[in-house]
This record gives sequence, C-alpha cells and structure tokens, in this order.
Amino acid sequence: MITITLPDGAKRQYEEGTTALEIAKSISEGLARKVLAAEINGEVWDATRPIKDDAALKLLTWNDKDGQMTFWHSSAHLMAEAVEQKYPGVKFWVGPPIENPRGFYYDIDLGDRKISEEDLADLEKTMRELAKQGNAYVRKEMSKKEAVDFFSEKGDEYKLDLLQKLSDGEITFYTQGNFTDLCRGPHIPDTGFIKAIKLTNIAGAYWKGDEKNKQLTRIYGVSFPSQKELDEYLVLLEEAKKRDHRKLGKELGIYTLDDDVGPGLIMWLPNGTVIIEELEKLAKETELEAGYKRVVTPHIAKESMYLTSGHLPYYADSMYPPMEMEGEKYYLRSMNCPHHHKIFAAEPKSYRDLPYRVAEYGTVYRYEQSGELFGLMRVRCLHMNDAHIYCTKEQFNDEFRAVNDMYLKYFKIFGIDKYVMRLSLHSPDKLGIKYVNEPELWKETETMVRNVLRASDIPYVEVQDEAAFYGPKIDVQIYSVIGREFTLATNQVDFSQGRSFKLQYTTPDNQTETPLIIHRAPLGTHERFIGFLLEHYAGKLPLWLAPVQVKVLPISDKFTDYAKAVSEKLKKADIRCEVDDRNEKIGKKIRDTELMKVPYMLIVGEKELNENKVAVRVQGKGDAGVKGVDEFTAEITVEIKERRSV
RNA sequence: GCCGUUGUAGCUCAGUGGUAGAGCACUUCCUUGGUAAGGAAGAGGUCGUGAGUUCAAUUCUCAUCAACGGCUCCA
Repeated sequence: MITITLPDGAKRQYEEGTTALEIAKSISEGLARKVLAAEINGEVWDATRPIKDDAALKLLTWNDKDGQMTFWHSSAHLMAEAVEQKYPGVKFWVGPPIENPRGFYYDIDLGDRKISEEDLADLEKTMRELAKQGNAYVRKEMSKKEAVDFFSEKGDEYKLDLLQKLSDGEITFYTQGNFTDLCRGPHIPDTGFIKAIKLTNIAGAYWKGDEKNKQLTRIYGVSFPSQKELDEYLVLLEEAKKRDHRKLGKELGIYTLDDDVGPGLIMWLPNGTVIIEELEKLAKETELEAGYKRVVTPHIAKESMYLTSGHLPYYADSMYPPMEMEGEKYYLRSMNCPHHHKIFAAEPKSYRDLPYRVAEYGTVYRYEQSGELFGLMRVRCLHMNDAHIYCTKEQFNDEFRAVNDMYLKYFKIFGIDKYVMRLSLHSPDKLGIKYVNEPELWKETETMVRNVLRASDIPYVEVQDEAAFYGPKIDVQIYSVIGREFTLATNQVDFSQGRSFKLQYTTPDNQTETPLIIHRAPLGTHERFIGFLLEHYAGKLPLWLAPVQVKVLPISDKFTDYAKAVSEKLKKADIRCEVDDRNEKIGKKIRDTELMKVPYMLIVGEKELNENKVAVRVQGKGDAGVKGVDEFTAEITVEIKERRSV
C-alpha cells in the first residue's frame, strides 16, 4: 500500500501502482472526467501513470495552468497525427504548448510540400475526427538504442538530433492512435478531452531558432475542452484587436506612415503631437526635480565617434549606412550616449560635479530589419526619453535606486501594473563577441544591480544573455494586446564606455578616476510608450493626455456663438477645447465625440444659454448634470494638474 | 533578412479577362433637432508600382515596394 497526501492534507491509502486517474475516480466520477494530469511531489505526470511510492498528489484540471499546458501539449501531438496522416513522410521537430498567445504549435519539415492557411480548416477537421476516437496517450520508456533505431529507420534527422542530448533512462515515447513521438510528456489521458480546435496561423520558423538553419513550417493552434470556451477565447481575441494601437492610432488621428517617407518612419499628426508634448512636459518636470540638466545634441556624428564608443562593430548592420562629406563618414546616430559622453568631456570634471546627469529627448535612427517593424512599437526613427548619469562607484547605488524610483513614480501616474522587471545579465560564453571582455567587471556590476533591486523590494526575473554590450541592465517588459513582448523602459549600467571615451574626474586626493555611467529611459521612446499607452487605456486617454480635452456641442446653430464663448473661456484656462459647429443633430455630435474618446462634452442649448451654464457629459459614462462654466473649469483644471488617470 | 498572406475611394470592405461598386467620411442644399447615426444631391479611384501573356489586364504570370502573421534581431 502507498499513502497519498492530497492538497488539503488528507491522507489516503492505495494499492501500489494506482494511477492519479483511479484516485480521482475513488473521490468522484465527476472529478475523474475532468482530470487532465497530476502533480506528483511537485512534478507534473500523466494521470494514467502508476504511482509506486508514497506521494503528495494534486489533480490537475483545466483550471490549473499545468493542466492547460498539458492539454495543449497533447493537442500539438494530435495536430502532428493529423499532419502525418494527410502528408505522409513529413518530419517533426518540436511541438510545445505556449502561454502567449495561448495554445500550441508544431515545427514541421514538409519537404517539398507547401501548405497554406486554406489547408488549415481541412487539418482541423481531421484533428476533430481523430479526437473523437478518444485514443489514449500511451507512455513507453525506451533505451537510447531503440529510440535511435526507430528514427534512423524513419530517416528523421530532427528527432535523432534531439536524442543526442538524451541518455538511457530518460527517453520516453508517447503514442496516440497512429502517431508516435519522442516526448518527455506528460499528456492528458486521451484525445477525447479535446473538443474544440482552432488552427490559427502558419509561419516559418528557423530550426533551433538559428537563422543560418533551414526554415521549418510552424503551425499554431489553440484547443479547448468545450466549444463554448473556444468561442469565448475568439471573442476575447476580437476585443483585443479593437485596442490594437495601430487601429486606434489611425482612428484617433495619432500618427501616420507614408510609402514616400519610408517604412518605420512615424509622422505624428497634431493629436499625437499633443501627447508627445505632455509626456515631455512630465519628463522635464520630473528630471529637473531629480537634478538632471538638459542638453541638445545633433542627430549625426562622424564614424570615429562610434568606433570610440564601440557601437560600430556591434551594430553597423542596424545603422543607416554612412554619408560621406569632405572625406569623412558620418552616421545617423542610433543612440545618444556618445554625444552625451562628449558633453561630459567638454569641461574638466571634479568629484564635486558628480553625479553629473544629462537628459535629452534624443532622436535616434535604427535600421531595423524590415520584418521587425511593428506599428509604433518597432520603428526606424525614435525619440528616447534618454539621460546619462556619470557617478562614482560610491554614488552608484543611490543613483541607480533613484532611477528605479523614477520608474515607479511614472508607473503610478499611468496606472501601469502589468509588467515584468527583468534583470538582464550577460552570457559568459559570449564575452568578447557580444559583450565587452571584462569578466570581473560584469560580475561586480551585476551584483550591484541585483542588490539595488533586492533593496527596493521590487519583484524581478533574471535573464541571461540580454545585457547591453557595455553592462547589465534592468528592463521593464510589457506585452502588446496581440501578445508580443517589448521592452518599455530600461536602466543600464555601463562600466565600459567611460574608459573608451577617456572620461575622467578628479578625486578629492587629486587623482583621476573614470566614472560609472547609468543609461536610463524610464519612458522608453515616444513611439513605443504612446503605442503602449493607447493599448493600455484602450484609446481612452486620461484628461491630461487627451488631444482634445473638451468638446462643446451646441444643440443647434442658434447656440454656436454661446458655444464659442464657452470654448474661448476654457482655452484661456489652458484647456484643449473645440466646438462642433457642424449642421448635425445633437445625437450625431455626441456619437462622433464619443467615438473620438474626448473626455468631456459640454452640451449647450437654450437652457444653458439663459443660465450661463453647460450640461456636462462624461465620455463613456453619460450625462453628468448642469454646471457653471467656471465651476467646470476649476474642476477639470485640478484633474489635469494632478494628471489623474481615472 | 527569412517563411507565409494581403494590397480596389480618406476609412472599412464587395467585385470583374471587355478600363469599377457599397457604407462611413467629404462638399452643397433641406432640416434647427436636448444626450451614441435626420433627409437629399454631388464630388472622389490610371484597382500599390513596373514588366510580361492577350485583340483586350484592376483581374492571369513574373519582378518590385509596402502592410499583416510568425522566425531571427533589438545598443
């Protein structure tokens, strides 16, 4: 007999070799029908795998993340079975479940075959038929030799490659119906659980993620235990599309692109420019308060500067090619730091000048690969909320921490709470290739950054091989509505460029020392930040950012003069206000203004004119009663000043 | 850059081997209307660009540019 401990602490006795599914059945048949997998002593297992020793057991259903992941993993196998049935002879690489977007994919070498999105419906149909058969996922342990023989016979170089890293005792195969795959598992009990399937798209993906390798065909899909859940998911996807910043950016007149100007080159329309100016105002206020000095530097520089900085060898490919003038090569800058270093170097510095903080909304140009461009999130001309802090080692912790506090201050203003702080570290095997070859300095600065994060009590994740070439950094990662991950803001340590630029300050004992540099951009770039804000607020920007804050809507043209008088009064109070004097009915004016997401509407007619008042309507909420113009102005002036988010 | 898809009016989209259509937006007129679309008329497109096939191409083929979905990349 073995003792099974359930999550509530209850202990039960079972025969050795009992499965989690049988245990579920002993609790209730209804529960057993929902069990997808089991967590045995913290490890996810097949629900049908015999348990041989005492164990802590948690039954996993659709309500558990691991239950879903197992479900999608099994769905990937089901898709592979359908693909193999329809296209015999294809070879499979890997087919994992994924969280973002939800579902699964399988990478497949189709040989000379091509499939397009039209074939997906057909594949789905085959999957449904196979699912209905309710075939069990059967686990089988194999020796390495058996496994190698199996795939050698199939001529499957991909699975043989996977096997190379595995040894006897850790090789398992799973079979469902006619499909057998090398797989660590676990899987759901049988295909009958998969009731709703949607293959979403088809894409190329390099083998092992390396662009030098062959490109395989990746099919993405998602599946659910019921049609209802699939339908709900599809509705959710539709909703997400509505807040896509590219759609909102067009509807709200924020920005535009033009073929004649070039891909990834954003032109900010008047409405978008208002947002930019408000953000800059915020940044300037905040930075002034934090002791930064503002500078302005050119968008280009000579080649020699980027050789000094060390950027050119790393990033020449993603810089616009140089232009030649009087025998000199000039580059459009793709970063502001070298210019700022030159500002530091312009006058001799003493320890009394440190920390020396220079800020600039710097325009930079990056020749991003064409396939990478994405709305406002990934562009070729960007405006960075940039600043560089030159400080001593002793000052570093306070400075770095102050920058982090600035992030948090901003995030509070914008109500940003769904982000991941990422401590981005170097990868020791890429020293001298991707990272400056200073193993000791890397170790030292990484520890410094980690300590700051710990001291601030900020939750974060550590990731290898994401550092800048000159030092470790903290990135703030966010997701766009369609699930793509982006770095919104960044705070970086640089122990390298100070020396390459021979930056120095005089210490109290009259020695020269190289400062540490912090690169920081808490508001990222205008492009990405506004793209993010549009999605974050679903286009309903808070009052202080709204391009048009108030729209005055006269009931008929008899009241246009009064509307204009009200508007003038608001404008004098620095409120962005417009009058809708079109020959339209009030319902139409309201509708159009609502769609443009203007925060406040002031409706004026006979009544308001006589009483010298306005009828306030709040965007998305409706009628908010009649008020005097001065009272209304005073109220929203406070709302704007406080940069309220609601 | 790579794989795949798409490209028709300002926007959203129909359609065709015989040089194009809808709704919204726009202009004018009627209407002067009280909290999410009043009515009528009009104007607007060398069907992304270039080449080829054809008596004839927006439609078929190729190239190219751009956008979209991924992959790779992201100082």
